Amino acid sequence: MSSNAKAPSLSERAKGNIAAPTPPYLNGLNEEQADAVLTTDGPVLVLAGAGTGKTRVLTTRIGHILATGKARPNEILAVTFTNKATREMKNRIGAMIGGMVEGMPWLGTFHSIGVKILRRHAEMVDLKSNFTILDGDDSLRLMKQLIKAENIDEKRWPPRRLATIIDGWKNRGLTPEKVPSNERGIFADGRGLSLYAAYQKRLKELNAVDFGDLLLEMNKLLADNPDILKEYHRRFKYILVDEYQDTNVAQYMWLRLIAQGTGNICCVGDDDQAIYGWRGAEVDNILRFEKDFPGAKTIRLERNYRSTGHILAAASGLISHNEDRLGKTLHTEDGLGDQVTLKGVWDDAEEARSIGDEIEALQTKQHPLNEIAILVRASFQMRAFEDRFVTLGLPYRVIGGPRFYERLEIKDACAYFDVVLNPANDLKFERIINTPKRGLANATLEVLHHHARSRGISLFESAMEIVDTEELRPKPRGSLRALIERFGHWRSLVENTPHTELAEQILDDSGYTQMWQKDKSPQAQTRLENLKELIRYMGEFENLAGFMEHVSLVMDADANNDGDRVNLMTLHAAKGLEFDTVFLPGWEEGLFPHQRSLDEEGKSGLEEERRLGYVGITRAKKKSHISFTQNRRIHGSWVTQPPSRFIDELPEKNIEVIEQMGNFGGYATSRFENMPQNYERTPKGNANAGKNYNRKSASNFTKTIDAKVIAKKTVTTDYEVGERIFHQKFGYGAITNINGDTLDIDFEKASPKKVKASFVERH
DNA sequence: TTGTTACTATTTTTT
DNA sequence: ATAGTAACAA
Repeated sequence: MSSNAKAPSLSERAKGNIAAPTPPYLNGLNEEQADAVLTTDGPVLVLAGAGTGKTRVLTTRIGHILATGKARPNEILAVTFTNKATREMKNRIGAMIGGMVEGMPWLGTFHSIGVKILRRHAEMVDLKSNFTILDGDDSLRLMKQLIKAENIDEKRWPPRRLATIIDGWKNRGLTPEKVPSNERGIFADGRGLSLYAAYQKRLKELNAVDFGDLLLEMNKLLADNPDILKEYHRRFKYILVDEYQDTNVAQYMWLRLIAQGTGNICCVGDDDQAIYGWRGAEVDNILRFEKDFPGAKTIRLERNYRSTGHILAAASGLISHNEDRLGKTLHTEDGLGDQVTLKGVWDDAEEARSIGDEIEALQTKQHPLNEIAILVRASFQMRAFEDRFVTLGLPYRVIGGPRFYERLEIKDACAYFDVVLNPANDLKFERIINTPKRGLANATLEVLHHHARSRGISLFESAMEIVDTEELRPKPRGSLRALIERFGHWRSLVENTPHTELAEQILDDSGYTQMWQKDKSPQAQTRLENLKELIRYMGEFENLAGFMEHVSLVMDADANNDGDRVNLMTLHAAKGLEFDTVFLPGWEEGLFPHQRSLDEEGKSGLEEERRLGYVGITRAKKKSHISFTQNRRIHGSWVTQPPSRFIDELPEKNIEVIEQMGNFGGYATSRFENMPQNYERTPKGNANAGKNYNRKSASNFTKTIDAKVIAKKTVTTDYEVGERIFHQKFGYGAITNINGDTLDIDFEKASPKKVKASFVERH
């Protein structure tokens, strides 16, 4: 520019060198991305389509703020939606900045950040700072108790439903007083609201919060205490929000409160990927952004770096059928690549077989399995694939399946730890008071409850009192006393015993470990291993309390998942991930779009389903395979359903239809194995037909859901038909049939039964 | 009090 | 088909 006119001075020339070089972290960003990174101040909304480098922008932005010294790591609030996303961010920032990540204490999910803040000011919202966090299970149990106490028929008014209703209210930021009058009549003839109030009261008594409260109480805290709010305004110089389209009203209110400080808030999201409406997410938040944050700058990222042309076009074509969207036009500079394939098959087994074959073919072509994903609408669809992969010996992992900490044994163990740390935790105490069996069942519990309620004390305290009275019969009384004493003992060890050691001792002492050791069921072994894993994982934390904090919110240790494996997950779990090859099975009316979303949400439900399809297709970098079945088993009976309406919404030129022999895909090849099933579809014949079929195709592997166990010890039974065996309970008998580890046995002194192989001995 | 059996309702997605 | 619950027997 002007410096060309006259010769620059030495200092100017040298200065040029300072100003000019772009920081290395900006390299490779396109114009919009760079804009999103560099516009640090004021409200910014980044509309980032699928595969446009959203996470990269977010992390680079943080890196930029840190590198330029605009804020220190602990002055940045970065909120994500899932733990997975948090981890990913930490890793990426770590790679960019190097190590500093631990210094970013305010990078986390809404919930984990909520806990952190609430612990500091617990007393302001009527809690003690060691409050416990209830998971869905706990809160459901609590609601059940309340419903029972009100003498409401559990059958007619299932606790589940109440849980959903209350959760919905909480998601919308509604405390009991704020629930609009037209919704008060809901549940059990208008008692829903009072149950909600009772539930909240009970939570306070228990010094506990549920997930929803983490947001709700948070808002109460900040709204009612301007000085505290100011403190956080000062603290957070920059706010970043990931997956903004998934925020619900409560989260939105919270963000708005906090952002009133500096106003430096940057939200990244994609309205076309809003798939959590059922959970209270409000796409509206993204639409309202410019209104609520005046002077907001909106930046659109529309260049897709992930998928090839056909895939992107197919996805765009599909999503264009939605009416409620901000509208983005994604483009790619990659080639067209391959078309999206479309295939119809006979039933779900055939679908699994077909996809399994295809994956095997890919495998021989050196396609890494890690780069292959199967994305299903509902988790029950996974079973067919798991079955098939086990037979093929194809390694796979389930992402987002039952989480580690949701397993029975883990929850039981944690309940023990919880009660040791906090005897007033009634729900946990109740959970384990009779696990393992100690003769302390309903009757005893009833007495305890009664006493606790009348005296206004916790179950544990009332147990201590009752043990010294005549109220219980000697047997349970002794048993209860022993339990209490043991808890006292453990509690005395908390201070000076290494926590992993203590944990082990608790599990052994209580007889919990023994309970599983005695258990002969095939899962018992895995359970024990999980417990070991739990203790091992615990070692990574400083103390028991620190560990427990993580368990409730953050923990998902997936063991045994390394190596090259096919990924199996729901469409919801797939958001944010990408794979070379993606299979999208089950595109049928009723399943996808899901019937329920149509029934309950009408058009907006349908649009959300369509976005789910969009998310699915755009996960693929190179290949997308859509398939649908003609027949599917739902609620145990066979249903024939038409292909998904979404299929015909796909642009024809981007789709390659896979034709097969016969007039319906896959029929010719699958007929042989499926015929019997079809012929014997009478109500009672059905069960047997299914079994026969299974035996034929699946020879000697079990059909248990816990396929991971099987994968390890492939064949568990080496019994033979006709062999004579002994069973602890039923005595001697002969094997008439074998199905995996389930044996059909004709007992000499009892009626024929199906028995797990682990329960019998050779004779 | 525990264990068994019979029955019923339930099947989306999750922090 | 399955899980979870309620009713019943030992």
